[in-house]
Amino acid sequence: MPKCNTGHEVLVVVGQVRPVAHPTSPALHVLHVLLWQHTLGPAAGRWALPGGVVGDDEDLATSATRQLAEKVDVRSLSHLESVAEFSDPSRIPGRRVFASGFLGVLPSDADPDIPDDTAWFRVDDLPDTVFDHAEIVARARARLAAKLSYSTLGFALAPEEFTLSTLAQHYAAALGHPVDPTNLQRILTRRGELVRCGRSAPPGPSGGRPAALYRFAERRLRITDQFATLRPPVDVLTEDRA
Amino acid sequence: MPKCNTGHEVLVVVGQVRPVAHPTSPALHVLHVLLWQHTLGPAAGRWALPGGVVGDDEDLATSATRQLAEKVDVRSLSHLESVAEFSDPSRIPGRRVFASGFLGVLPSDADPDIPDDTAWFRVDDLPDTVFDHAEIVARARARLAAKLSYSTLGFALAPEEFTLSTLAQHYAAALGHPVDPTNLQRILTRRGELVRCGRSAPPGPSGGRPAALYRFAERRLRITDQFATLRPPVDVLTEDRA
DNA sequence: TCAAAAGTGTTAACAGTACACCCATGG
DNA sequence: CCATGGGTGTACTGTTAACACTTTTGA
Repeated sequence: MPKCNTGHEVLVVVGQVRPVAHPTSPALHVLHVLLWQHTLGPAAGRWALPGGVVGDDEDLATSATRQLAEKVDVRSLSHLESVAEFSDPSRIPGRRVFASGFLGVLPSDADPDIPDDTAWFRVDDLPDTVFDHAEIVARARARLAAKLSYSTLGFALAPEEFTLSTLAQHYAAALGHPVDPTNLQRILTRRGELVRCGRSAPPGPSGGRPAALYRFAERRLRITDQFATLRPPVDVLTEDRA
Repeated sequence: MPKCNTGHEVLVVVGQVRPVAHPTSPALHVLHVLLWQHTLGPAAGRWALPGGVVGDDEDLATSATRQLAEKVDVRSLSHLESVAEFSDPSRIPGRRVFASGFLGVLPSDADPDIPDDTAWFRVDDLPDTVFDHAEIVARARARLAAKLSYSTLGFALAPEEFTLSTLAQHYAAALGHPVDPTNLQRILTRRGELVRCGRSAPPGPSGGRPAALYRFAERRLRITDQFATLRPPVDVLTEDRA
């Protein structure tokens, strides 16, 4: 293989809503990001996104999936999408490397066995990161928040079955602002995303009405609100559906 | 320079709303795309997007701008943005080449001197194109249409000064469905995008009230409708603004 | 005075936030 | 029977598509 003066890597922002132990924290659920720590070289001690060089015979998404499985043992992504390309010629020292930033999402009930040199960090409280990785996290986070609003992406955050309050907490953790469970229910029901399981979750230690369990009708990404305005006339829409 | 087994190119979908001569066509304005024709090799006769290999010391957007200027003499883009990365290892024959697909927009009054081997094509009636270029056009077109709905991107299509009916025709050409000038005016005015020039356009040959001329308050991309739903509560929004 | 084109105003539907109120359960 | 939390219903606001109506021009 000839030596190359440029390379191409993928870097994945793996996001997961995780409970926070500390009881003084206002939010019980917080969006976390998976990072690993450099132990050698000039960046020793600093943290980086999982990823690596793209293989010759794989596309970017395939490479991202493979490297997450190999390097941090993450195999249960509910969503993976490309966010942006980072192409500044001097983004890292040494030879020129393009980076494809991806957003990966884990449902909150997934619990991968991550290696010793990796850890989960609250997205609002990242450690010292390497190169442009903090910017990549910011871009991925913005994408996640935006897409929750106009697509069915919520399924990727949630476990198989959930109560509406926990789902609202998941949305709140990802969006960064409170979400009213009442209104969330109306929106998701109107879109046909929610299905009642029939069963209920046991109430908390201090009593309270048991919460009904729901699941997503379909664990697949769909754009539900494509147009903020200037929507096509209804007759055009119905034509398209035919 | 060592020989590489992979490369990285940019490909730009240059979009422009252009008048259509044929009088039987229902729309007077149609979205067009700039393509150039291969004359040599196995792809001779087929059409391709402008672009080329990214230089060692330029980022992707810089490279796109440079190559449009050098190769098709397009220097008056009103907008340029990255759309997607095309990374299928076999997307083109021969060595592996990543392609960054860009959307470029020309205002309808720009009239670049394009070379002999390039031509404008209606976006709904493309000729035989090379490799995955048709898919890149489709992705860029979808991006343009979506972004018109929730941002100020309309300025990129329009000339410096315009009447509301021509502006509505520009939007209609890019969106692919009719746009009511009345409602367009309300929306853009509420967003503070429109400014009256004071002057009027001369009426057509068959008379009619002369149309007022408008311009955009600001020729800069801004997201105006970020949330389709699940917007943050008002107190959070005002906090952010402070 | 008429046709054509632009601009104004109105209406009805709808979506979304906020919030009050009722219900089910454990202690 | 009371506290705790879940669920339901409603009021209010803002936005938009659709369309009728008025205004201004040339012939």
